[in-house]
Amino acid sequence: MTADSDPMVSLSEFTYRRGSEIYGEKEPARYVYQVKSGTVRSYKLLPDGRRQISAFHVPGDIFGLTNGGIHRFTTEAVVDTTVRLIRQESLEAVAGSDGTLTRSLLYMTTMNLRHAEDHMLLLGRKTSMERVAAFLIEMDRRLTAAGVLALPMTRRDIADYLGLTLETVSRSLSHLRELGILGFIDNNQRHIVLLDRKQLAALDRRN
Amino acid sequence: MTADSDPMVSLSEFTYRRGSEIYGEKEPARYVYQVKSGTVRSYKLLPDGRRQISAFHVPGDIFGLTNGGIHRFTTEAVVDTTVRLIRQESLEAVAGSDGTLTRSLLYMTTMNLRHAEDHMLLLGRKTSMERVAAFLIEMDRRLTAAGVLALPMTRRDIADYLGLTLETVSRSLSHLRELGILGFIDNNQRHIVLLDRKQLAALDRRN
DNA sequence: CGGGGGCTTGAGGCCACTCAACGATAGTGG
DNA sequence: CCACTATCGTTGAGTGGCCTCAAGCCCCCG
Repeated sequence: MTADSDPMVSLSEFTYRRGSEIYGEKEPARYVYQVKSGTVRSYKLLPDGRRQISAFHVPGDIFGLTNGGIHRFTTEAVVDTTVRLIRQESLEAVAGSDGTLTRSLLYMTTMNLRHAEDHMLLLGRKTSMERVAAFLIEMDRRLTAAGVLALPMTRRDIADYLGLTLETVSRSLSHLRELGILGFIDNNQRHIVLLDRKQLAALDRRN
Repeated sequence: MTADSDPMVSLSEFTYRRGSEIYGEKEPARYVYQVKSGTVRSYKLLPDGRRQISAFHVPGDIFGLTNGGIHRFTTEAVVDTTVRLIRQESLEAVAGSDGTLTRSLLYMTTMNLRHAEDHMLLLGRKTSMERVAAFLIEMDRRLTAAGVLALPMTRRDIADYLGLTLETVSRSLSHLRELGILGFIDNNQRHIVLLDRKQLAALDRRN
């Protein structure tokens, strides 16, 4: 499911600095994006500032698809991030003549929906330990290199993804370290070694 | 399991009794359904029985779309419910030759995704009062007739939809009644009058 | 009429939150 | 190169919102 397989669509690149906004909620959706390097967070805000991050997008991921013109999330670069982008219109033009593209849009939307469905279960019914364990397993699957899980996001980002506070996330990670299930690398608290994936999976009660 | 009728025609009807299962999670998806009358709940379970209801389907709603063959939820009739059903295969056959159908599948999937995204914000970040207010507003929009909100589901169903306990839902409703924002009809605690939709909307902090 | 499911309400407990202090690190400007 | 500051993370103490456990009522239904 790569966006660059079609020579008819024009691709360009753009780099966003850490913390900068890529697009805002309710903005018209001009582009569809694919992360080339870096990480993106996608979130909604309540009027008083409470934030729910719905997803992190890592290299290879496509985001910004709306099928209807208006973005439903704000997205920001978690770290310096380079994206490929394509005009939404040119996608629609191709979709009009080619059912294959529409079907791959359907496939991608379905994948997003599956993730959201699983995340609803996590947010509605899991304990803090189960949430953090599920998060580590997800990130391990999606971005581990060389046996080390190098998290690009802060504890606050993790908390807002998991529906917790940053303190609770920190305490859960400390507890997992005390249990010997994970370890930190050097003094960088975002570099994590998963010492016992079996036990970690057992702490999450599903998948 | 009463679903083992074998309709020879691609479009037929079936009635499920209150509480009976329509299909189970991880079952192959044979049919797509549309609610003709009644209400359906769609949920996931954790191994220890914790339940997260992702959606209620009311008359007119289509459910059971998977775009991949395996159901991701269990669905049950909340009350006696009649559904129309169509073989998934016949959909796929038509989708192969007609891009219009694929696009309407994409549209429906996108609607489901939007609902899930909004629900993640509710589950991750809203208070119990905000959740219950949001629930009443949603149900008012989707199934109110004659000024009375006739809820088909139990307090436990509502709780499992909102990520709360049934006691918390009950207390929240009682509190809303004390505030004069809603009232019960007769002695039926599932028939609710929304006396002040403005105040109700204000208690939910979004939409 | 008895049984069971559904709803409400109260009392108490606990898990996650709030508030706070502190250390470590990275970025900035003199 | 060194303060200086801001950001990030951890940890502790105490609180509180929601959960747990329990009792009781009502209604439906067999």
